[in-house]
Amino acid sequence: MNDVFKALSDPTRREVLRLLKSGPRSAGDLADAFPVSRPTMSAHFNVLRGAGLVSTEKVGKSVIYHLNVSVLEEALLGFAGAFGLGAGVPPVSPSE
Amino acid sequence: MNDVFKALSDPTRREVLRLLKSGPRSAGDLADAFPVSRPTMSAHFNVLRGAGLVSTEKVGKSVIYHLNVSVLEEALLGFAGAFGLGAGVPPVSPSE
DNA sequence: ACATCACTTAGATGATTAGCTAAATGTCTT
DNA sequence: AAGACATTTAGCTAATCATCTAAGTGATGT
Repeated sequence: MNDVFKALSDPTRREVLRLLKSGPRSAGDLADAFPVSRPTMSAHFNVLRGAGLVSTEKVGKSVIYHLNVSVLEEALLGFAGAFGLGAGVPPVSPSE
Repeated sequence: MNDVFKALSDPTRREVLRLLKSGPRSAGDLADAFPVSRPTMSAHFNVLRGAGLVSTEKVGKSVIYHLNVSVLEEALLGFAGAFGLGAGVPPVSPSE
């Protein structure tokens, strides 16, 4: 879960996730949306994959990236839930 | 908002927030809960304050840290909401 | 006034990170 | 087999980061 927050700490990576929200995309397609080199984007993809936030599928010459919403949900809402935020499992009630 | 995610990327800082959830605490009191030096903790506090996640109040010799839940909520649920997670404002419906 | 306590700032160090170019890998097409 | 294409790996650099010790600041108590 630390890996997830580490991955989310970079704006480029958060934006990649947002792009992936609308559906799977190839590495090159994703890379075109950012003003950095492809190798740099590849490194970002590695971080996202390491955190389990995306999965890959090889199709011909391309590598297709898929968003793993469940991992994002578990980390984000899990943490938020500990603060009584969102729809997470309610923590210890304040009066206890 | 980038500052918030940057702040959340460190486990020590996330734990500080969790400790603060039960109520305000002094810097030293918080520092005692971690195996690092006070100056290091002070640096972590600075990051949290810079992100707006905590506020300080000086009481005598002590500095009391307060959690700013609203900032955490806005960043966390705002981002999660963009993915249709949690109780955030629903994004574009999937069928559109 | 002086010592003490609580905390922060200064300054240094080693590790990690995001970025680059160049080269390697793997897949398709001809 | 050769070339083109998509992506990753290798190797480098500059910047940022977490950590430390030592010194500074500011409030309290004697």
